[in-house]
Amino acid sequence: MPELPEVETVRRTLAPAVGATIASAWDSGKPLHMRRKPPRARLHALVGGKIAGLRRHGKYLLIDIAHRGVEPTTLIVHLGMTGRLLVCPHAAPRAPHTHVVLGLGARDLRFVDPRRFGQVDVVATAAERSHAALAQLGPDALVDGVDGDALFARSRGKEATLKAFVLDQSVLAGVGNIYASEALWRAQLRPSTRARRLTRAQAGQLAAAIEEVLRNALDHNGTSLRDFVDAGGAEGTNADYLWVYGREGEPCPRCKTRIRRVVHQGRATFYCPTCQRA
DNA sequence: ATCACGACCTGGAGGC
DNA sequence: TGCCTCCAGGTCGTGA
Repeated sequence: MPELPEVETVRRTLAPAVGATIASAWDSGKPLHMRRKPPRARLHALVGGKIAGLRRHGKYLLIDIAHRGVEPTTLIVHLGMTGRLLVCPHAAPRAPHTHVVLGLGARDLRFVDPRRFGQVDVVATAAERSHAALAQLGPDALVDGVDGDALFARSRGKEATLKAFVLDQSVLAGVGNIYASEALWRAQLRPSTRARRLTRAQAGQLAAAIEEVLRNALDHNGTSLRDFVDAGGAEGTNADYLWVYGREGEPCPRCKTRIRRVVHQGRATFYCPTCQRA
């Protein structure tokens, strides 16, 4: 579910929680991503701390915790496919698949994730760059922008398809399966084309397309196909504005050819066979 | 080293 | 109604 625009939407809607003091910590004990359980001891060590800021890198949300007399700490959250980060009343019943709850007085910050592909970890802020999840991430597509020349350089010699290239978080952090199809359609590039075939000019078009697609999605508070909601539980409206994703058989918005669906590396890819020629 | 694939999970949708 | 299969916004370890 959550790609960069969705995670950024969560970050923005979480803003009212900044300044709140963590009064309690709870976790389900159930394993999440890579069968790793939430770090119970480190979550409990957050109690007494204050939410000092909210950052994001790619699809990772970084919640900074300030704690008097303790080095600054960061709660790292990845929503996986079905994860939600919700602010709700402390008294609200706990939804099924709730895995982490930080009590903030009258409210709770809750991590809910049915498929348990999400991640929750706690690290010293000073050491976050060496955290396994963050160490390999490329520049953030929104904060750092997308540099066509950098994309061109990274694509040299690559046999991987453009679809895989755009999804590679070490090249660029934030693009997922929906926006990969959308950006390649926008740039009129075929998903199955080898990355090494990209020209410098095409790399520039791809960079611009990625930025446009992500910004548009963010303007609509993200794409809610099934699970995605913001921190207040509201869905995004970007699903109404998708050009090709999920639109197999529908006319291409540019040339009216029927949109095709193929599977690359086990993931659905949507494209127009007529106007995505390169 | 690079690349494609399967595994990790649950739930919803659709066919029978 | 129930059961079955297929599908899903991500990431990682494996083996070719």
